[in-house]
Amino acid sequence: MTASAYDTASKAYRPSKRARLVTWNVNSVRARIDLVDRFISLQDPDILCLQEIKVQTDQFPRSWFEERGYVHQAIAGQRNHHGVATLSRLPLEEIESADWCQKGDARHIAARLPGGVKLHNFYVPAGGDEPDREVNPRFAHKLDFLDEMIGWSKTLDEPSIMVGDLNVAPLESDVWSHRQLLKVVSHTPPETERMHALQKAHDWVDAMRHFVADDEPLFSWWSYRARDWRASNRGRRLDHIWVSPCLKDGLRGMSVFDDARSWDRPSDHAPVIVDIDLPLS
DNA sequence: ATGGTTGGGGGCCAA
Repeated sequence: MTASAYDTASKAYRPSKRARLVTWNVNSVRARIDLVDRFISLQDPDILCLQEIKVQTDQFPRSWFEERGYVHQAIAGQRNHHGVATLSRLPLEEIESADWCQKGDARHIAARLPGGVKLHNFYVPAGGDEPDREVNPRFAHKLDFLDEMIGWSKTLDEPSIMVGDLNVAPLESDVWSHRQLLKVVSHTPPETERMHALQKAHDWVDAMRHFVADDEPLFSWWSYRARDWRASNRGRRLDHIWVSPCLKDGLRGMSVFDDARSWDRPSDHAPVIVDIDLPLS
């Protein structure tokens, strides 16, 4: 499907392609394959960025996705934990996976889309429980990872999209209670300050907040531990889609598909959907 | 203040 997007800089209509882009921490792609199937049927994404696939690269269900039209695949998996995968109907080129913090973790996969936009899919470390880098190496790793992302963002010189489970809820309205979560990993000042610095490092546009005001609660994750996640609604916005400033005018819509959180044996994360007109030239 | 749930993998850990 092609569309036209008005480019405010050049005052011209430029050819573009409308794409539905999704980021979803599935918490094991094999355990959740029926939910992925249902989600694909209902929402028809063009590009599906998964995190926590929890499978080695060579055991990823490639043919399952190929049968559903996602013939272009960029996968970085590892045994047990982590792992990211980008499944696409659009061609993926220049696939690369960087080794962040030299840990050898599968937490990043990048690919170039038609038209030249680079798509980065991240799974940022969760950071453990104790928000003190001196006593908790997991938290130190998370802060170091975010610092590395800030430095990397400053060097970006191409139209880019960054999606994934960033494991930080940056704004007060990204958590159910700002006051009660200030000392809870995912919303502590060292994390939210880094998210702000990360945003500034490339002038990233938060595609979710482009459609929802900053003071309006917006969540993508609800703990498994709540008796009734929807009734208590103690959510956090840990999943994000950020785009380069030059792509901002292409943003067409956004939703958090929280229906999937209430399905049988769900992930604790809901898919985040963004519709965007990608430049074709 | 505490505990609540889940998946992977192989006997608890990370989330």
